[in-house]
Amino acid sequence: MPYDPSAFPPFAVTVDLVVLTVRRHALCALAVRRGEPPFQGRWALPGGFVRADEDLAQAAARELAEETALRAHDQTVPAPDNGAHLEQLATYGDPKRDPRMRVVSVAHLALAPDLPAPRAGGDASYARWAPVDELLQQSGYGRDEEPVAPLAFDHAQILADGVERARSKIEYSSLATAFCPTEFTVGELRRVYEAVWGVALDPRNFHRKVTGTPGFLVPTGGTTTRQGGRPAQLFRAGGATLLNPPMLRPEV
Amino acid sequence: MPYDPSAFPPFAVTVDLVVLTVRRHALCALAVRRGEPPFQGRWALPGGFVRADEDLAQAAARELAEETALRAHDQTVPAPDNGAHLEQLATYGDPKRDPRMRVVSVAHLALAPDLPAPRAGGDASYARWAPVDELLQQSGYGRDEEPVAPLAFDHAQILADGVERARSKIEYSSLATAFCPTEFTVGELRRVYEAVWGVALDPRNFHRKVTGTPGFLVPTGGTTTRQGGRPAQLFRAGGATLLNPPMLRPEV
DNA sequence: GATCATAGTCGTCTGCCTGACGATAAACAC
DNA sequence: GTGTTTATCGTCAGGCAGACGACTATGATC
Repeated sequence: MPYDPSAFPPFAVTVDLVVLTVRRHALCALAVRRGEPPFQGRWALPGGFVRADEDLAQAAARELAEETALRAHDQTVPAPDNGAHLEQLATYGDPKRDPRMRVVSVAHLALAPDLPAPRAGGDASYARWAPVDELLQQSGYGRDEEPVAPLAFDHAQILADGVERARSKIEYSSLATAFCPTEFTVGELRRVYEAVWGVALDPRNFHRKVTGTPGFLVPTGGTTTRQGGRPAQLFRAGGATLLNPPMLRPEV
Repeated sequence: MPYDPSAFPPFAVTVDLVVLTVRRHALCALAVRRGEPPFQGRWALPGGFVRADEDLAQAAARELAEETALRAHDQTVPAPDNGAHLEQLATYGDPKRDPRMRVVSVAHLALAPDLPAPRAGGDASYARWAPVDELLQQSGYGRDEEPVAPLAFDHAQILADGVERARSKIEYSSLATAFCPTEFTVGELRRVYEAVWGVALDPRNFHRKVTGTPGFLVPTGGTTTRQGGRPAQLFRAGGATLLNPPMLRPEV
């Protein structure tokens, strides 16, 4: 395998982002509208070329910042500030995935707390948070009866892979806290699990489980009633990243 | 982000392989000796350029076949024949990971049963199975007091990531059977877990666990005494790919 | 052939975790 | 105050895992 520079075909390398958050009890992803062919006018995942002097993680963090003003937080560590969790997802390199040329895309997965409207590059209709169910139902209809075209390129596959990664990873890691603000209640954390998994969880058993797992949650001392009802204790994410024993996702 | 062909830097894209097997109670990886600079004479992971018309998985399967004469089996499905399990691992793209040019490597993980000596491209000392402990201890000494140089490029990191993936994945999937021949005994499967995790497992509890998990193992009816002692039942991998509940890796 | 070593297989028991609840507490809306 | 909502504490039964005893069936050794 000689590394003769003339012996290998040139590739374009991009990063694409699956940015997930939980809004109004639904798992949502960031989507941008394509302004040019191919797939002009269709929704796609945010992304862009990796620069010549840039690491893959740097490129993903840069794209994330450009789209959301989120500081990317280095992977594997739960975000202590309001930075998002960012980790590499998978790489997609089908020769025909981009009709114009050979593009290999290194997809990354970002998990963020609920944010204000996405910041667009000056264009209001450029980017939006869309429920993943809506983005993934091919040619289906969204909540307001508007027809939804499939995502551009192979982005539906990438999004599905990212969602599946998030679903399984909150089972055995403390990553669900990345969907929450710095301080949160047990109920808010439970609603994250319910939104991501799409199931209802028993509040009493959930409370016992998460408060009984050492290192998962640390109480801040404060309370809040922002959810209504009895005031709830506020917690911050503890240092533990791996949950042992894991949270159990209920039956299919 | 226009796709102007002059606007993106060209990359070389390679696949590198972490090929794991279990030999003599030790987890081993396939290593090849580099015949040219950089890192000439050092051990490295097998790999090569992705061709212009080739998918990433195809490239990985081709490289695997060239190095080991293993038919690659498509990912997520446990190999029913003697093909190896193959799945994408992660992508490594540090700008300085190859001193000559910008190379992005899509690493793949392959799990194979114990094989005869690796097939080299005519050169006997070209490739070998090496215990991962030996390959990963930087500048350490191998079993026979021979000094071991670190792997070339960032291959130590890639190998470590692959080993960690294998360690965690046999917990909740039936992937450990990919290390076994088509027919195997419960004891042989247990020794796979022991080698990969580096721990001792109770044979009685292990037997109860794996035979009690529906879809994991199907008896073939035959028995064997190739391990000595009382004849053991032979099994084949069942259809189940996900183990629920998972195998529990003992405490650190 | 008796004995031993080696592996495999079946049971038992105990502790822990989970799921399924009941019950109580503390806020807000009327 | 009454009702509603959410949070939090308890209780109980079933299931699974770890620890370990007991028995079986082969080959090796004397």
